[in-house]
Amino acid sequence: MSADIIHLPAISRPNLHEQVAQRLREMLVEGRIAPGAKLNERELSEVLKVSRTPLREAIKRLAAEGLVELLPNRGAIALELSEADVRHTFEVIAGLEAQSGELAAERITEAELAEIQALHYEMLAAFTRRDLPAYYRLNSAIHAAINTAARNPVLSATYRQVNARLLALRFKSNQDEAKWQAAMQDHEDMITALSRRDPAALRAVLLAHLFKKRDVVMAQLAEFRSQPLAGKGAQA
Amino acid sequence: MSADIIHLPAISRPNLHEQVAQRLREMLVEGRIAPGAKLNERELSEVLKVSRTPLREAIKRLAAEGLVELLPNRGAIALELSEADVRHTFEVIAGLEAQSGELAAERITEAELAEIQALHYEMLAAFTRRDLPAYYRLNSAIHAAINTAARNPVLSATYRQVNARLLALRFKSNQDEAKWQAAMQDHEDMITALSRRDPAALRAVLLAHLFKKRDVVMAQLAEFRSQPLAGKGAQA
DNA sequence: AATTCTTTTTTTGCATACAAATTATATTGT
DNA sequence: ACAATATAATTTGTATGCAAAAAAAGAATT
Repeated sequence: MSADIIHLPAISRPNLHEQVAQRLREMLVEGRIAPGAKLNERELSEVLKVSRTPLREAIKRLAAEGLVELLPNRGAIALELSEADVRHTFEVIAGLEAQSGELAAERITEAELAEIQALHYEMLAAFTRRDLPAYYRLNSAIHAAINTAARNPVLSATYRQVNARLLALRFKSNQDEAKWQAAMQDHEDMITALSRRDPAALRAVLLAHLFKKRDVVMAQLAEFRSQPLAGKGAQA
Repeated sequence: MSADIIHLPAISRPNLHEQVAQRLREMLVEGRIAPGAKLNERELSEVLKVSRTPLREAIKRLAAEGLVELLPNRGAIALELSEADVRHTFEVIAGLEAQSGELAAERITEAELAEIQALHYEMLAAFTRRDLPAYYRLNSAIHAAINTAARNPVLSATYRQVNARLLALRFKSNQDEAKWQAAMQDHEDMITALSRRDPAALRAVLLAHLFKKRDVVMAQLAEFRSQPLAGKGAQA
């Protein structure tokens, strides 16, 4: 009678090391642990109220994800991206996103397309109000939706992992009006290419879009780094 | 076994957990731990002669790399790829390799090109002798050389990580004479595109090449899996 | 005999303890 | 005062121990 035993992945009540990894990711992205800062195990274990064992396991995970660097016998430091690193990472991100777009253009359903359209209109609203936080949220949602429409979990996971390294930069770009408008136009072109199911066109739009974004980020980064208002160091 | 020249300031005397991770990777790739098999911590710690602490840290790392899957309160199992997984993974690999090729065509030096040419001739020799191991070694070396010529460490690392998941399949493909010849022709075309510094051409060749390889691997996989000669389970 | 419930055993998860290495501080000599 | 060296303190790395969960084995009921 039991018949089909569906072996659910089981509601993931995450283990401690899993939760710790998640918390550390947040701290890294939010800048609570600054790039280059040391991850002191005793300190962190006190803050997070766990022993060093699960903490260390979490750190090893983050190292594999490229969010921290492991120095033998000297612990871990938060990832610090050089300009070259940022450039290289954007190059990979662009390739992954372009591929996502290609696949999405081939595989997207009408419903998914409609939802992306809707998100796009919301984004237009945010743009009109110059509501930057909403714009970022919707931008992110649209790219995620394209990723989903590509129907390749390996691609999505790879994208997420590489992109995570950039999140700690916390770039607040597109404050330049002209660039922001250009970005909106890019998004318009994306929708067009998607609705036409034109992989090559979407690929081209996404590549161009990402390279513009890269330039904006790197320019901001260079500017920011030239003024040493707040240097290294992190508080816990 | 080509040298990964790591230019670290400190000589990497890897920590125990690092060594353990490397050993586990080998065991997974070599099939000494079969796909789907459980990684028993006590057992492995006895075999590797380390305590469970560094072993567990290594396993967490492999989980982030996608080589093992973590089941809450039930430990880890070796990655088991469904046909869809293999398809998705090849899709990503193809994209990454195509991008590598594009960049390499733009950035390769004369010396690097000459070296790849040399490797290609060696591979022709191996093909003529039908020396499959040598062929694989050289094939791998050529793709690695293209990767290096792309001058993007993030891309290389991403490629390695995703590709590692496929290594455990241990496909012995190209036993089909016609397919093997086609692969050789592809390589010929790669060299041509590279020497012409033609990114689009190299991209196209690599995409086609990878998709052929995917088809071969998936056909072999389907065949292999239809005969349950040796099922699950692993010995340590 | 099969199924459910108990009990036992095994295994994972986490915390603590100790050793080795690194970093900081103090001391000595010039 | 400064450099070099020795000593102490901190921090990382590994092993061990204990608790909780899961798996296995056994007993009881239908």
